[in-house]
Amino acid sequence: MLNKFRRQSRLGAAECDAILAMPYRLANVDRGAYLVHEGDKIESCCLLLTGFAYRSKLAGSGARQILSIHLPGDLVDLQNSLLEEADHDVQALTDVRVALIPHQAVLDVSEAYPDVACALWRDTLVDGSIFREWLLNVGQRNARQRIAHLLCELALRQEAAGICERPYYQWPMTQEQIADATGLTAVHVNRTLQQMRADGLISMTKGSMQIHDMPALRRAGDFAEGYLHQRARPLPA
Amino acid sequence: MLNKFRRQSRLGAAECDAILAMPYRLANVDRGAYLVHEGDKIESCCLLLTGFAYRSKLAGSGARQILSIHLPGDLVDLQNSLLEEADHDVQALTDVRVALIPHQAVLDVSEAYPDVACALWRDTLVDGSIFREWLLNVGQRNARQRIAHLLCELALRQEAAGICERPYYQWPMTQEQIADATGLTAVHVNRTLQQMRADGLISMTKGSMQIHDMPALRRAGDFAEGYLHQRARPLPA
DNA sequence: CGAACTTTTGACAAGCATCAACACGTGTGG
DNA sequence: CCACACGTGTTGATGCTTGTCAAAAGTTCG
Repeated sequence: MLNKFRRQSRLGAAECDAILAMPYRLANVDRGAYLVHEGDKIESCCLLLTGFAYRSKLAGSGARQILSIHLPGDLVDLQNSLLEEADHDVQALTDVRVALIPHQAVLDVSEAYPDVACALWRDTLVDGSIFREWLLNVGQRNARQRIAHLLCELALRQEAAGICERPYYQWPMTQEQIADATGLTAVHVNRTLQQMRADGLISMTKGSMQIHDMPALRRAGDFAEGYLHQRARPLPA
Repeated sequence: MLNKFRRQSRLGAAECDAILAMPYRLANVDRGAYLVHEGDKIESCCLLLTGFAYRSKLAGSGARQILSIHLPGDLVDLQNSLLEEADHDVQALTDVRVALIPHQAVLDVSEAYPDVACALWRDTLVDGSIFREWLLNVGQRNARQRIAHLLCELALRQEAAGICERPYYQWPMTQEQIADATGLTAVHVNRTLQQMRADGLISMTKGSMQIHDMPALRRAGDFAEGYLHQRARPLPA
């Protein structure tokens, strides 16, 4: 049920059993609540079961940068299993259900099964690839491109996770959160979105988004999906 | 000689021997030349022995974002050992000397020694942490802060690597490269640097930089070094 | 029904980009 | 050895993209 997402790497039956055998604790977290605070020393990492979450960092000025968005199936703060303390926050974007897995369990399993270690390492590498693309997005593209790019990314990742029906996607972010993710202000995001709607690219209603013209949206967002490193579609278990 | 940098993780003698036993090929690369092209399928990763390198990505418009700077001792494109093809370029910032190590050797050693796998994974995690800070930098800080932050980072990393003598640092980047790293234009970088020099923070000459007032520079750059995850100074072997 | 968010609108300001030109140093070839 | 091209740094004029501030309209929810 909860490890379908790891089809990205080839894992044998023993590895899967070991993963499923890891101890965990279920938790529900309300929208907006923190899963991790910057500076915390954490003992477990969390697997998103339902709902969306995001990672963010604060500048000294108080400005917030959203670093990544996570959807069901994502292992959110793997990075803290080896680093001493969290270097950023993790918050629930919607009401969320998570499985908390002790780091020690993760390390034990990955020590026993090199293929698991490999899979986790790969996950971290893909994570890094997405950061690089975001850096390019925020550093070099204009407002319209940045937003379109974000929309494309979340659409494709929802498709890969099988949690949407084609032209309709879940849209958990407020305009202010889009602003923090793209390095813009909420006001400017609002105006840019209006323009995109006027151009017939998308339409949005509370909590959901419809993409009218995916090829055009990709062009508008200078979007090339390679950086997501999605392999062939998840094998139908 | 070339693995002092891995003191970050605790590795036993056997692990170190295994690392040193990995096959490699030495190469010299001229300033500006590519070590890796986006889209390449690569069979080896490179350890920087001398000189500086950087990773970058191009937007559709042709704009370039510099993603990270690497100095001697850095394992530059570890990420490609598990991913299919490179999602970005790697170029020499100065004339450079590298050791090319086949990916298969890296994978073999990390399979045989879980501690090595762990160390590499950790390296990847720190890499990711630096990307997150850069994203914050480019997304939320103004020109002066961005540049000061970059200066601080490279200064601290040079200190950690022991390749500088305190107020003097190596400075391999042109103003245009600073611009590409910070999401600004070369003209604006020029003006901002002039201001910083006028304020007595730094001075720069061909290839080197002097930091006159480190605390002030840190303040100017909103710099907090935690994200570098540097542990206690490398044990004096 | 009222409080708290979120989206929307307008007027205005500013940071940074753009374009173009020039200065300076370096290496190269005639 | 000089002329020259080339890369890099510098300067000025101008203006667009985006930010700021403020307030109103719409939405959600207890």
